[in-house]
Amino acid sequence: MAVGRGLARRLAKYLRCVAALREEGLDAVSSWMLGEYTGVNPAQVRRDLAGLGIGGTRGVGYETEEVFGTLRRVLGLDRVHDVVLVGAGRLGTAVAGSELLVKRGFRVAQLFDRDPAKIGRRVGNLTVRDVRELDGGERMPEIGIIAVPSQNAQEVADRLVASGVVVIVNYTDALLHVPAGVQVHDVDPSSQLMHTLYYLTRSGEEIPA
Amino acid sequence: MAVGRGLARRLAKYLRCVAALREEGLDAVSSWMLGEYTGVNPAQVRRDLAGLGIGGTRGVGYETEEVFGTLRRVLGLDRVHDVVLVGAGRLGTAVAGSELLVKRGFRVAQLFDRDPAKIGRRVGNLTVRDVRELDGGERMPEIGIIAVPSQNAQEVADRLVASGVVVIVNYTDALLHVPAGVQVHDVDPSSQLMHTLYYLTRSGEEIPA
DNA sequence: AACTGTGAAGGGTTTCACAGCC
DNA sequence: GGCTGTGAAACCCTTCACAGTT
Repeated sequence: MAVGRGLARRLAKYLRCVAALREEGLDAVSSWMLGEYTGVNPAQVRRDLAGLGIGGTRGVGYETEEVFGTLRRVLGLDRVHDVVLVGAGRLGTAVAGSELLVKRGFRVAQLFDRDPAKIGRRVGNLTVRDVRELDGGERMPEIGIIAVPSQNAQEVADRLVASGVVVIVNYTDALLHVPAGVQVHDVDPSSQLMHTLYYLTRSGEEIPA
Repeated sequence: MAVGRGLARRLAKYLRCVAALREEGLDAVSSWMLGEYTGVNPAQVRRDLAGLGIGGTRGVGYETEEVFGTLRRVLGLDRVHDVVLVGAGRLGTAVAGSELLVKRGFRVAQLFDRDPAKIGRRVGNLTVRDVRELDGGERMPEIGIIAVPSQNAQEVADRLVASGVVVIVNYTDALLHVPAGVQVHDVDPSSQLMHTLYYLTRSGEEIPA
């Protein structure tokens, strides 16, 4: 099955949606409802679920519990994934202290910074280490988060890649250059807003979902 | 021209790339180079630029200055855009104090929180206001950023929408339900990582760009 | 030699529409 | 009546390939 990229993003949305509905006690969910909340066409929802082997009951919908469980397993969220975080400034500590990552099964296992004043300090239950120790000599998580000033982002990315990271969440506005096989997710607000403006300045037009 | 959504994202990438090359003093840039740095196929780059009316010179490439200027204009970055930020916690203040937004022409014009201990305080050159004043009675920016605890996110989103916001950058993991016409960008790290895991757990497979 | 501009092919995704089932 | 499951069509996007230009 040549898995499209859009699918993975949709699955994540379904999961968030079904997780919320599950907490509300619903034990059946329809493709229409999932579509409504996630902005996906109901037919597409059915296709996606069928593709995962999740079958529904006609006239009723899908079993909430089954959808939830299968999505978690398929997305790999039934295990804990370690994450290495670089940058112990305001943003970095906000991320490190956030419950969001923990809720989804991510654990910040390492915290680095270059500032000697920060190295050795404790943030939560982590000790800030010198970023120069991030050199590939040590077994590291596959996931890295960059929360440093933009001008140091590429250098940090290089170190992360060298130490085995294959997924980078980039909080800076630097355009990172990484080898093929390494994924970068840009999450700085200006990146998000930039391509949104494109539609804002053309207000009135339909926005593709 | 029925504008695809992928295009807007690519344009933002081209701009970041060409901005960097411009600062290095290059006055011509090829589709190959733009593609290399942004991970886009060169043919696609040429298509995109041609679609914007940017013509290149065969054998040479595109004029850096023209590409830069046109992209900025098309993306609406030649004007300053006001932003309303809700949440004055660690994350909120990190965002408010960030240079990233300013660099791209965004200005945090309003800062709200619900915590009485924070209301009235100054963050940078902003005064934290009571989130209850965010009720649509006042002319507000079209762009909002949510940096509050997840459980309050939907309520804040409702207030933002009521006050005229049409683009929301959501730092929480809540799945926001908004009227058609309002765009939500989820930037919490777990959202980004969730669909990435899908590929991580299938490591070795090709990842669609 | 280098690079643009574009017809044409290819692939994947989204949507419609409706038969089948509860 | 409500909803799933799926052929089939439409659509969009992407990529190849190459003629054309400097």
